[in-house]
Amino acid sequence: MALPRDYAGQRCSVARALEIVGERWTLLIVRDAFYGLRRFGDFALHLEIPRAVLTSRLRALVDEGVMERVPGPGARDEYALTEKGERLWPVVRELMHWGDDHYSPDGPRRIFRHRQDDGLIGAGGRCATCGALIAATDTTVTAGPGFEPGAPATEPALLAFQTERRLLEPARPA
Amino acid sequence: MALPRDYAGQRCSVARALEIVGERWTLLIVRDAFYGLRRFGDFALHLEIPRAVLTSRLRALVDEGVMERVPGPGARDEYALTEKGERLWPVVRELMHWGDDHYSPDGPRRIFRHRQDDGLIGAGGRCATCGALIAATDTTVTAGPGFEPGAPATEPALLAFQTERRLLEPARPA
DNA sequence: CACAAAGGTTCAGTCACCGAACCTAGATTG
DNA sequence: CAATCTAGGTTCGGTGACTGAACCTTTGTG
Repeated sequence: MALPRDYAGQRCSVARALEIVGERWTLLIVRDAFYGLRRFGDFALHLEIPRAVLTSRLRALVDEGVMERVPGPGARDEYALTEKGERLWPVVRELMHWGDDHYSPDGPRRIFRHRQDDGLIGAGGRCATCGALIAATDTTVTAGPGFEPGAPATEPALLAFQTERRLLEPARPA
Repeated sequence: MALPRDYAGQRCSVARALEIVGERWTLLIVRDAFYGLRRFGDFALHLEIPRAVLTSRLRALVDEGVMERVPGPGARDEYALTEKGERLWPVVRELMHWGDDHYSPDGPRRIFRHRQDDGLIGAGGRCATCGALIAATDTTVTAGPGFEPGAPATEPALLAFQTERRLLEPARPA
């Protein structure tokens, strides 16, 4: 039980997983990372999360091996998902799917496709065209019918949420 | 934004979903419901959650239509997942899968099978035998190699976590 | 050099969580 | 019928986490 807010006594992998990604904000940080955000300031800007909390969450994610701190294109470090972190994609996907089903009356806000054959990715994460399970790296996002663009992004990194793109591709080009 | 702890400004179905099931304990309550727990006292006993918090979480889940309060076999009411709640199964399954992969060195603690043909249910929730996406109702749980039984359950309802069973089947027989 | 930007840290106020004790209505027992 | 028990909560004081704003430090820029 490594984390401060643990679920002592729960002998279950759901509880164990939630000790890592179940704290407030954490899974949204991971989601943003799938969309290509990598810098402290970009997470803070997009999530409107208190900076101290962001510091704490990033540290915990790095400690747990979900993200790693890597040198960025400039002199600044960036935070990137590790492979362990990328494997959280199914969790994020299913959560989004459930949210779309129940809280997005006009249909999904985002649609995912298999990068190789452009096939739709449906429930269970399989490509409707080739039938394979598609990892985050091979997934592209595009706007769905329920997408609400809001104000056009003023900050370059936040464009990642309004344009078609490949998951995990850095939002800030090098 | 219905809930107290919302993610204001997040125009995203992941955030919306997390407003409902992202609070501490909530997803563990839902998991227990998949295992067949239905009564206030059983949740309190198994989760060791403060009763006031349990009251608050159950109320929120009922308000959001994830669970409903139904008359039980005795005179007492019970809490049962609605269809909307049952659709959270993929989220719970993928979270468990991730937890098993990264925090259960001896292999998965639980194994899921398709009730109709006994086929293994793997990543993405599909039956390895028939290839169909399997809903919670048609899923049975059994102990996996990483299962740690702990002390034998003293309370009848908690046996649900130690015996092979069908998901959603009430832990307390009528 | 002055300045700005990025990435944090600090701090006081508020809010949620915690665990223990208490309360109440209905069933059970004597 | 009174006494007891049980289940399902509510209440309460103490503690810890989150919040938002301000501040600090290091690194690039004109």
